[in-house]
Amino acid sequence: MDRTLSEEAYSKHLNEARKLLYDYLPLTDEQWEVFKQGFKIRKYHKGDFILNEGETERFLSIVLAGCTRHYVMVKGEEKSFDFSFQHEFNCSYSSFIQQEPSRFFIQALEDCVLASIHHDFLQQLYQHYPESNKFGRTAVEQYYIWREQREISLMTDSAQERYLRLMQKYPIYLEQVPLKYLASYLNIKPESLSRIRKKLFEER
Amino acid sequence: MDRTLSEEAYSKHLNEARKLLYDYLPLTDEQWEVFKQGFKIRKYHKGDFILNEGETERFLSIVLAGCTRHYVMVKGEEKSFDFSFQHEFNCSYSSFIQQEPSRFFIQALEDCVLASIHHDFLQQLYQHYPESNKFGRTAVEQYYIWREQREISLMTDSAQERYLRLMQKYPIYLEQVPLKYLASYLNIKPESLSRIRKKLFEER
DNA sequence: GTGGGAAATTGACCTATGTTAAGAAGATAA
DNA sequence: TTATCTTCTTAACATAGGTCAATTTCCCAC
Repeated sequence: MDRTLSEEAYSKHLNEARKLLYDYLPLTDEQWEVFKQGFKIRKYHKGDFILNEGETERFLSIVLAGCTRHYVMVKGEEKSFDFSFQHEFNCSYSSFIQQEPSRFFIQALEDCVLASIHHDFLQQLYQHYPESNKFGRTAVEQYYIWREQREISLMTDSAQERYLRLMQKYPIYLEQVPLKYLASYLNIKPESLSRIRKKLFEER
Repeated sequence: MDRTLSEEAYSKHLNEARKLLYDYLPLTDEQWEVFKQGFKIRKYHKGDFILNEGETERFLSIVLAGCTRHYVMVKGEEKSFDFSFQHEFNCSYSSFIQQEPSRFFIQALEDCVLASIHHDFLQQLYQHYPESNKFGRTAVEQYYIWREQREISLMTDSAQERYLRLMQKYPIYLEQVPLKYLASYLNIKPESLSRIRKKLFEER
């Protein structure tokens, strides 16, 4: 992790984070002065592990630059569970919520800059400023909806449908995620994804 | 819906709800007097629809008695997504959170008694008593964790493993849920569940 | 209790995706 | 630039689970 940021760069990152948070948590300048104490800017290189399985997630982060991959290791195989792209949250939520060891690895798919709030800071915030619970509530709510949609898709769509739907609604996945991870995210093998892509290509 | 409850029975139900909520929201007697205004006791018969697809979920409920099934209708087929058993929450969460039409049907698997808080009441509560956001936050957090586990299971376990794990951890499913719904919940056809059960039976 | 309809089981066959293995295409480092 | 390693593709074959159809078993209403 590179902490050799100039004061100026650091402050710029923080302001960006504030803007991105605004929907969840519109803070006055005064409130922000408190809030920003809890933030930490963290930088990672492509391939770095932001969180390892078994570690407890201490941070709820916003991706200021780059993107990350979340995966579980099951029976010797990596299963991609989620990605966080620029301006999205990045967190091993279950671990963060329960402050228990994470089942997930989180890895930088590209060089990354994260603005991260520490769990304990957030808890203090919840206590001292009860209205900040709204922030935590809304963040989980949004993430919950995302997961529900994905679960329905896993249950009801064929692999090809999942692929098409993802490409159509979120082309960023195809742009930023290597196919082998994408296959895993779609819950199929790379060979199957290749077959699907070939078929779709030939059909048009 | 049967609203012909005696004052006494009604009040008994409400107290039960208060007890069940305690983990999420320990209220003083005084606070409870406010809170309980927002509750409604609702009764359903087996087979009744508690929520229809396309309706907006107005209630976050606690199941005081009975159990419910949540399902989506996709390509003419019912896909069981979740069940709520006694003392658990029952809600079409995404719909409730967003106050948009639900993709889910919720149906009473048995005769049911629900203690339900109205969405608008909860919102007022959030506003007037910011600390009550914690209640909403914790409830979604718990449900989030549940969904995450299930998603991982759908991605990584074979149908047989899903069946075994569910039976072992939550035998209540086998006790209270007809096999055709259970199959759907495990994301397989009833015929496949039969085969799995037969195989397991023969192996022992 | 009994008769009809729904739920569960069984078997034969089918299909989407997994598996294995090989080669082609891309990336990365020296 | 070349050499090497990883990712992606293709093909042949294997398998878990789906489909269809025929019983059997279980409910529940009468």
